[in-house]
This record gives sequence, C-alpha cells and structure tokens, in this order.
Amino acid sequence: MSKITTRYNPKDVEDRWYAYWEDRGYFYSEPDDREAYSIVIPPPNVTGILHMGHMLNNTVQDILIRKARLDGKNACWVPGTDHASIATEAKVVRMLREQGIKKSDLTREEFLDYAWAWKEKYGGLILQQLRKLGASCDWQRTAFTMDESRSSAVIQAFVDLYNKGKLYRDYRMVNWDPQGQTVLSNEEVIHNEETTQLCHVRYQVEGTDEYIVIATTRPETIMGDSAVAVHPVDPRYERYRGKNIIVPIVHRIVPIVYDDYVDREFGTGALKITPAHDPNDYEIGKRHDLETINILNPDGTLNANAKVYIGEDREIARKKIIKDLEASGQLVKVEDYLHSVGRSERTQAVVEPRLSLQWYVDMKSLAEPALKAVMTDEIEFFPKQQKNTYRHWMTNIRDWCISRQLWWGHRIPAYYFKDDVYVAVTKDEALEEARRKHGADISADQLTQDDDVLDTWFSSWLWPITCFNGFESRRELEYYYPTSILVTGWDIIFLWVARMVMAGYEWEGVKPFHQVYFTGMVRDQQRRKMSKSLGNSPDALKLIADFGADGVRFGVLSSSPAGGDLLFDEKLCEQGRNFCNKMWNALRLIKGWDVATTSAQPQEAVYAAQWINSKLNQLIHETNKDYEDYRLSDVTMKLYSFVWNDFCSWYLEMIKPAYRASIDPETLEDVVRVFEKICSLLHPLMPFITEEIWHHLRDRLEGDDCMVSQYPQSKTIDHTILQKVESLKHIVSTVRETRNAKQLKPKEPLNLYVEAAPYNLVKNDHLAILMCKMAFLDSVKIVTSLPENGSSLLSDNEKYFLQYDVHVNPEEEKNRIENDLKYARGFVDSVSKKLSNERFVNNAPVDVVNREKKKLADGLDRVRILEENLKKLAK
RNA sequence: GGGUCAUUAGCUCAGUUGGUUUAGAGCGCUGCCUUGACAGGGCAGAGGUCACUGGUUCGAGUCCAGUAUGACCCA
Repeated sequence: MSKITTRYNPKDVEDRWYAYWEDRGYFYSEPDDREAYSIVIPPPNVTGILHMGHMLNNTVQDILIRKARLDGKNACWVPGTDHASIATEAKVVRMLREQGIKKSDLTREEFLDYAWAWKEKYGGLILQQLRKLGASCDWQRTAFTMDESRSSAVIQAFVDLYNKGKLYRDYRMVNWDPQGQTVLSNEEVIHNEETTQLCHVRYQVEGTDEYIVIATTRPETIMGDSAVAVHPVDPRYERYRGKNIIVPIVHRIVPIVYDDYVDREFGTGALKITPAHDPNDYEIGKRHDLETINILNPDGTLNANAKVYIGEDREIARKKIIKDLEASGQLVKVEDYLHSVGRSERTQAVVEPRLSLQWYVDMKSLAEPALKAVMTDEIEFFPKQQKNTYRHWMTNIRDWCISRQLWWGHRIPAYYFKDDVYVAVTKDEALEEARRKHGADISADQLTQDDDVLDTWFSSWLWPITCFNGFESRRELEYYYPTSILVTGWDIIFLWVARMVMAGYEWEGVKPFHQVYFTGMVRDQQRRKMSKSLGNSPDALKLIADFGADGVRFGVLSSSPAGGDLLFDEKLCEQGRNFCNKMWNALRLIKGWDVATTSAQPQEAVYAAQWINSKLNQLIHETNKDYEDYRLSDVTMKLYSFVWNDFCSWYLEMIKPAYRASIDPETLEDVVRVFEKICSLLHPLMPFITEEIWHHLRDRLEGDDCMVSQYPQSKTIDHTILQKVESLKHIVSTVRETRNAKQLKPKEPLNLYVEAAPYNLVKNDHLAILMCKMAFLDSVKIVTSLPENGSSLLSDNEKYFLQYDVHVNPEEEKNRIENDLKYARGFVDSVSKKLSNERFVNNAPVDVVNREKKKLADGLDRVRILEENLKKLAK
C-alpha cells in the first residue's frame, strides 16, 4: 500500500509502457489469416509540430486501432509524413536566407541537397510527438510522400493519366501566390471577408469634359486597364457609344465596351477592365478583343509595363496611386468595403490572378465513380451531412491544376523537344519516343524536363494505395486495402478525401476506405479556429506533461462528437487527469485490503456483484452501439460515469470491509475481475493508466497485457436487479438528503421504518443489508404502523419513516410535503388529461396507453400517501 | 447570390424511426462534510415556458412551413 502513491503520476508510467509495447512488437502488423483492420494516417507535413487538431485526429485513430486489436483483428496503422511542397520550400528558403544564401544563387540540385538535409534533421519530429500521445502506429511502415516507393508511384500515376488522355496543359488564368511564387489550385485558396478600400476614380471620356466614375478595390492595376465596360442598355452611358476613354496616370486611350456582365446596380455601373489581372475581366477582354497588359512580376511587384511605381510591391503601389489620384483630382472618394479576399492556404499571401501555362487533370471521368460511391453509401461518411458538401463539389467539379513552380516535390515527368512534349517514367523512355518521331540523332541534352513539380496532393491522393506499395506489389495491398476507415478533418474533404476516392477507383477499381470519420475543428473558447498566427493553440506537449497523455486524450474526446466542433478548454484535460486519479485511488483501496482466506463470501456481496456485472454488461452493450456509430464522446462519458459512479461510489462502497476488517477472497476476485474489464474497455481511450492498473491488479504471466487482452463481451443483463438497486439508491439518497436537511451527522446510526405493503423492497435481505451499509442505518424494519419523531419519506410509493431525535419544525415539514404534493398533483393532472382524451385511448398503441395508466395509478397513489402524511402532521 | 447546419440549464453539449413518470450529462454554482482509497475528494441541492410564430398529430424538444439570430461551405 505504501508503495502506491496517493496521486497518480503519469510521468512515471507513460514512457515506460510505450517502450514496453514497442519492444513486444504489439504495434507491428503483417498479413495473416485474421481479419485486417487498417488505417492510413492523414500524413502531417514534415514541417509540422503536434497541434490540437493532430491530437484529436490521432487520438480517434488510436482508439479505433486499439479497439480493433482488442477485438482480435489484425490492426495496422500506417504512419507517415507529407513533403508539403510549398510550406517546406518556404521554410528551407527562410533558413537559407538566415544563413545569407539566396535561393536564386543555388542550382536546383544544390537547393534540394539543403532541403533533404533539413528534412532529415527536423522533418518527422511530429511522429516522435505522436508517440507521447500513445499512438500505436506500426513504425516499421513509416512512409514519406517523397521516398522512393511513393515517388515512383506518383510518376507512374502521372504517366498513366497522360496516356489515358486525362492530363493536359493549358494557358489560363490561375491563382498565383506571389510569396510562394507558384500557382495554386482553387482548393488551396481560402476566401474570407475582409475590409479593404473601394476607390471611386474619374476616367475622362476622350474629347469631352465628361467623366465616367468607376469603383475599384484594386487601383494599382489601373495601369493595366484596357477598357471601361458598362451595361449595353444602361441609359446613363448610351451617349458614349463609340467613344474612347483616357486611363488616369498612364493616359492610355482605351475603348468603352458594352457587356452584359456589368452589374448596373453596383457602384456607378461602370467597370474598369484589366484582362491580365482579373478572371472576369479576362473573359470580357476575350469577348471584345482587348489588349492584355501584365503589369506584375511573379513576386507581386510592378514591372515595366506599369510605367510607374516600377519595382514597388502591389500593396505599396496601391497606397501611392491613391495619393497620386487624389493629387490629380481624379479620386472621387474612398470608402471602406467588405468583400471576399482569397489568400494562399500555406503562405497567407493575397492570391493574384495570373495568366500562365499549367498542367491540369481532367476531372470529369474521375469524379463519376467517386460521386456514386459516396452517394450510395458504398463509402460511408460520418457525419452523414458531409455527403451534401461532397456531392456539391463533385457535381460542380473543375479541372485540377497540378503543376507548381517549386523545386521541392515530384518533378513533372514531361520532356520537351521543340514544340513536342513526351511524358514518360524515365528520360530514356521519353528520348526513345522523341527519336521515334524526330530521328535517332536527338541527344539526351536536347530534351529538357519540365521545371515544375507536382501539387503535394497529387501524391497524397495515392496514399491508401502507396502506403501498401500498391504500385509495386499486390501482396500487402490485397490484404489491407480497402482500408477500414479514414479519420480526418472536414476542411480537407476536397483537397484530399474526394481525390483519394477518385484515385482509388482510377487505379484499383475499388474504394480506398469503407468509412470516413470527419472530426470537427478544434476551436478556442471564443470559437476561433486554433491557428499558429492567432497563437491560441496550447502547446500539445506541455498539455501532455501537465495532465498526462491519458488525461489529454480524455479531454480532447469528451466533448467532440463526430463532426462537431470542439471548444477546447484545458479544464477538460484536468477532468481527464482527475479521472485517472480516481481510478488510481480505487486501485489503492483494493490493494490495501487484507484478505481473510478462510472467510466465506457474504450473500449481499454476491448480490452486489450480480448487480455490477449486469450494469457492466449493459455498459458494454451500449458502448458497442456507440462505437458502431462512432459516438466516441458518448463512449467516453459512459465509461467515465460507470467507473466513477457505479463502480466507485456504489459497488466499492457496498462491498468495502469495515475499518480494519478483512475481505473474503471471492469478493476480492469479483472486484478484480470487474476492474480488469474496466481496464480493457477503457484501454482504447486511455491506454497508459489501464495498462498500469492491469499489472497492479494481479501478477501477470509474460504477454498477459491489457493492450492485447480480450475486449469484454456483453452477457446477460438482469433488469430486475438493476431496477431494485435503482430503488435502493433512491431511498439511500433520500435518507442522506434528510440527514443533510436536519443537520444530522452523515454517519450517525439511525433507524428506518417502512410500512408493510404487498411489496416491500427490503423484504430482500441483501437489499436491506446494503441499504443499512450505504445509508449508515442501524436497521430497516417493516412495520404496520410508523413511529413518531422523524421524517416521512417516500420512495417508489413505499412509505418510509426515518426516526431521529432532533426537534422537527412542523411548518418546515408541512412545506416540504406540500411542495411534493404540488408536483405530484401536477403530474397526475397532465397524465389524466391525456387519458381522458378518447382519441388518445383509441388511437395510441396499447402499451403506450397502459404505461400512461400505470403512471396515473402511481401518481394517484403518491398523492394519497402525501395527503396522509400531511394529515398526520396536522394532528 | 447558391447551399448546409445550428438555436435545449450560467457554459459546452446529448436527446438515436414522435410516446419510457411535466427534459438529461459534464463543467460551473450553492450548502454541508477533514482521522481509514481519493479535496485532483465525499454527500446533497438549485437551475430550462427546448429561439419565435403557425401547422400536422390522440400526442411535438423530436415532423412540416415561415420568421429571427448565428456558424460554415461554395461562387
């Protein structure tokens, strides 16, 4: 006993068990004849560090994997990381800059050497952190999107799509990230409402003194204007047909065009047209054959075409031009304006529309089977509502821009010779093809490879296949694929989930996973999404240090139903820590008992064991159902409540020996068995403390560990016993309440009487004994007439009387009974109203009517008893 | 602008084909409790006309329509 500390200390426990499990090879999986249960991790960025989102996400996966393992399945959780082109490249560039090295001074190869060195040193830190959380990943399978196997698959996939005619190159307006200096797909641009300035600027109509006022949020692009557009039937501008307009600052003469696109209600109904810097303007430009003047460099500074502010950043140029327009009298007004601004998901830079030549995936044929699979529940979504979001995106699908102007990533296997492109897995193959067409004298030097790399998602969409080396061999894939479930946040449903489904059907002809569990977003107390820039995310490792991994896992889980946002509060982790402590002290209690090997088990202890086992079976039954529906927070709360209330507050108190008395071996064995089952049930959620307690409960043979124990099965539930103990609990609470109200000592022995009736709960001796023990009663007696001095109590319509010597204030007693009576009468009224409705009696199902009749009878009985008590009091 | 979802106790949320004693939990709050597992604790208590207005039904927190407020997604 003295060996076990009064407070549970996770630090002493967690690392030790993690190493133990790993040593035993419990995380390792290989195909065998058991049923497979597989999960591939949503690969975190190699640059990443553990944050709350990972914590939630990986806790969920670990729970499912550990549960499957306990269920006897061959559980395999594949960990890995994602190379994250843009984020990693940005990080490496910054690191080099700090060392005084410019990226532009390096060759591609030199840069990649630095990048790999960086990756080896810092990348994958997050995988180490996951161990602290208890993640039971098969580390031998750790994958990286840019390792050999995964890279080869990416190149094969690209070539395959190209050969199937599902890839093409096109010159279009794209989303340009001036900071990352690369194109982005639509999905990587995050739109948000932001306040900017709307400038009203006068444009002079050529050859007149008249002006047209246009409103723009982007005055710095005025130098790229090649027209002003108005609506064709707008009377305000009818008289300018055929006229030209003078662009301010640069004094360029441009036409006035008439186009349906213009919204007459917005601003003045006149629009400046800058085809090179706005997608809509680009379309208008094409329709009216306008000049396209690109005034921006790739880094967002103005180029020579702008004629002014050359070399200035677009933000600076904006400020300057507003000043200059004001000075020249052409600025009419500036007002604050709320509108949607697109920013790069990775760099947060405001995205610039830009014309360029890029590679695209033709998504139409890919989308078809992927849409069907989800709509028919071939792939099941939790929560279901996400199906709508998914359908909307899939049915409005746009082609996927997959080239990126970066070096860190998979270089596009496209080779150019003159105007031809050859797509092949190796340069040699491309060369061969080129020679077939242009003659054998072409040398390898004449063939140049595309400079760009592929979108990172172009590798991660293959993840469920490539994690099992599916592009190389079939053995593992056939066993583990489709994976059992994917656990991820709904924010990447398009970026990742949808595309994985497409890839699954494209290359395997089969879905990549049976189910998808979408977690919510972790938010702070003000409902803000946790983010690095806000600094509102707690330090994950510090939380683990403060509350233990089990405590944090409990905290993260306890209020996060699937898909629902989780408002994170450290208090929840504290609750988890306290829960650990509660169990720890229950263990201390049990370990502190002396065992009297000769003493027989009292019958009430047998009864109590029957009760707790029924309760346990009920719990298993309910939580199994919750698992099926992925209601993990319900599982958590039910286990919490069972352990704390049923096990600790009631069962242990029921069978606890008197002070300094010893316990009989059967009862102890009952307790240990229940506690073991608790450990197995709770293990998926809180792996460390359950393993620790498991080993304290008994001496264990080699390999008898909680992590690989058998998950408890639900057996018979004795509903009668459950109901009787509920009644017992009720009368015990009522006695305690009375003690409280009368300021009687909690443990002062009292006598309880109950009026003899055809049915009396305490006719059952076991219940009578347990009642005395739990309520600190000297005795409970069935009598025909109740004594004086004390309080009358009502429980399940049995008339009890608690006798004590303290003077009773009759007024107080009267008030108490009258309150109860008021409630009882209100209840009776509402039920009898229902029953006096003929249509209810005639139409409602018989058992519903019977239930109401029973309610009424009980209610009337209660009213009668309360009235009697009141009458007696008046005497 | 199109769509999705939400609105239940002070806070965060359950309430699972409409009926299970006039709504449950956790946290918080209030009162009492210090030798025997646990103050990271024990016992008990207070607190809600289920956003609003109509409708369907014998019966609505639950279904339908509208209104208000909020959140998110897409354009």
